[in-house]
Amino acid sequence: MAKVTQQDIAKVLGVSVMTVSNAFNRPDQLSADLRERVLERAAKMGYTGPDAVARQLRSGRTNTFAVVFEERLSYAFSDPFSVAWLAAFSEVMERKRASITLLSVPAADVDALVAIQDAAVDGVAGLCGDQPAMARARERGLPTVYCTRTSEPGSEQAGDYVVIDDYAAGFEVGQYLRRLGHQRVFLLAGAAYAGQPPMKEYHRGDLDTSDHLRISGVLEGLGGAEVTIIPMGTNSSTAGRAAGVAVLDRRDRPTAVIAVSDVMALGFMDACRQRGLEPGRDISVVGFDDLPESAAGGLTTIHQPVRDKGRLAAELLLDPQRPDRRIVLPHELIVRSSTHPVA
Amino acid sequence: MAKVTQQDIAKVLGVSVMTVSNAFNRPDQLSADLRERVLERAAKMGYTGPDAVARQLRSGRTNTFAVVFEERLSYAFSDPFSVAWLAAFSEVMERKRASITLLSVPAADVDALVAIQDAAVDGVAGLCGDQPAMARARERGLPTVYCTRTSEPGSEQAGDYVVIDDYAAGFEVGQYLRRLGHQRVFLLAGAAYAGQPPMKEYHRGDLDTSDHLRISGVLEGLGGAEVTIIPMGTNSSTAGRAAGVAVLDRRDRPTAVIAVSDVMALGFMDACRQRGLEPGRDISVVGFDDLPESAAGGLTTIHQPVRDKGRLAAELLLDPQRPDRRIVLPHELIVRSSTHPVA
DNA sequence: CCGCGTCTCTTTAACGATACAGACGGTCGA
DNA sequence: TCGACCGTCTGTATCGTTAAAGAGACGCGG
Repeated sequence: MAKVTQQDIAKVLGVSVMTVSNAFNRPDQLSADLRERVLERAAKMGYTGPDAVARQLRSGRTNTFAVVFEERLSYAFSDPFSVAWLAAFSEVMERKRASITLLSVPAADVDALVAIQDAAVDGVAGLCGDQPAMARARERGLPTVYCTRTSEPGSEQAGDYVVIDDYAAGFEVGQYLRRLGHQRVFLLAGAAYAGQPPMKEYHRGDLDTSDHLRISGVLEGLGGAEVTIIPMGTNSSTAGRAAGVAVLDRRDRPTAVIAVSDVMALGFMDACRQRGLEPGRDISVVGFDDLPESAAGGLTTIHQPVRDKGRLAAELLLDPQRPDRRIVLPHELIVRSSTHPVA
Repeated sequence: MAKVTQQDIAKVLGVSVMTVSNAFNRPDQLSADLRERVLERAAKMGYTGPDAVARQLRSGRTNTFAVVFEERLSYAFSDPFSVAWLAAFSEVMERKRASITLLSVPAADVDALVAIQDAAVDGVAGLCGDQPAMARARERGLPTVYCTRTSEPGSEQAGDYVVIDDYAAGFEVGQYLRRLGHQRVFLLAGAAYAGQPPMKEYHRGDLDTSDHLRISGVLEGLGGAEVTIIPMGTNSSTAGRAAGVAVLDRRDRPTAVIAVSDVMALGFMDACRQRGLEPGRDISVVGFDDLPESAAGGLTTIHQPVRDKGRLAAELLLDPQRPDRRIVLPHELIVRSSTHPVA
């Protein structure tokens, strides 16, 4: 059987198509009696209600928003930071009866950009930075919001954002460790830098801007301390554990280690304990993000308001009139037991 | 500026609209030269590529699939079982360049069913059972796949599914504990039963079918043992911990506790340890699902192939021709250290 | 020189709905 | 009694695209 349309119903009942449409969407536009007849007839004919796509085309709105990820979607569900953001984002969307489309657009995969092209959405958000997918979305005329600082602050930004001041956060971490007397610090750097050796001199390479800002801030805050940067291929607790191997068995073991994210820092702490080293006594460890598990693990870290990021991103998309569309949220250094002064 | 359409470009170039469309979608249908001109002109005029919605309407496919949840979306991201399923599901979708729309349709909220109506998707899947949202989707003519047994096995099922035999799984658990000599067993039951007192006699109430089947199986497998059912309002580790209070301080403390899910069982084990009771020595604990963390925690449980569930659900949606659309996957009792014979 | 296939491009007709501007009869105040 | 207004319903024009079939030109083999 072919699909039943409003037109079919109209023809059978001898009314106009518009009346059928109104029966479904605007009850006040026709008599209760006729409306009743239309609905009844529609049910009898097996009409399944207005077609979502047709309605979207005509009305120009989809009531759906895309969330883009730079990684595979399974990463989005496994990274605690990403999950927390997504939860906050979805709570707002849910309340407004809007739905969410998940889009995976790996930076490496140019073809994946068509996913942005083909997405029937009213806007695009991402926990990521202002990646090509965002730019593509803006070219399509869609509002975008990203949540990780990508360009240098002050430089001209194209889309809306909700970020923190990663440089200042890094600076606070560096300064804090310097005050504790740390002179030899290792820095576990994020997802770029595949397979490179440790560096004594910082060069940015392909690093994400937010990581770059954190690192620059840390270096500045540390002043003249001796810093070695360990490039990790990926941002995960596995990478953090692997870093244990690269760092803990060295003769010139650092007195403090900073990871650009908590997942890495927590993995690194695992590695420490496996070797009988207690973070906060034998070595200091600092992270960024402040995940729920970081509190339990006693990790000193930069708290970042991830739920606010998610919530505000959703609100910006839902309300295009809202002023203040470029938001820098406050962060905070949370000192816990994983750091200690140098003896 | 108003939106630029293929029609506008066609008019300017003096070609037909179809030619413009073909320039974007079917390069072999026009000369390379003309195609070049069209694309160039389009770019110059600020054309953003074919409109996703219009294309969907015309072609009748959206290349998007909905995932429905009975709970708030934030639950979907926080429950490990749900996350694992989603990851597997999304991997398949991603590979086929299809996208995923998340829909929250709480059973309580009747209005939320319109979300199904308004979703522009080619099919609907869910980790949940065959809830009203699924039925609604089928009324719309959409294929559906659910992954938690809802109707009794053998009864007529309307939609496709990928499930396990929850009754048999429960039976194995019961039988196993009986062999270990357990005579007094408490059963932590799932998300229905809000605020009810423990029961000596099992009555099903509003329980999900899969939980019902598990419990029936357990009871059968346990034979004549004394069983008390503790209704938990929700399925979470918090609920499991709360159960500790309800169970561990009683005079007639059971020798074994079965939870209908691992999250609850793990929470309960926490509560045990907080009271100085070691699971597998002082009390036996069994769960269902076999989460990654269950292995680490030493929890005896029923392994259920959650990734296969997700993967197959996606494959069924993507390939409507595939035979065998009602799948019962194997499960397995995994014995770990949380269970022991009665002294 | 004719017929036929090929390459390009055009024409026509949807896809299924809603916005917008009437039309028509009846009521009501002046 | 007249015009304004209201409640109902209709007709038409899109929304932006693509499917399907057709039309003209050109080359090529017979």
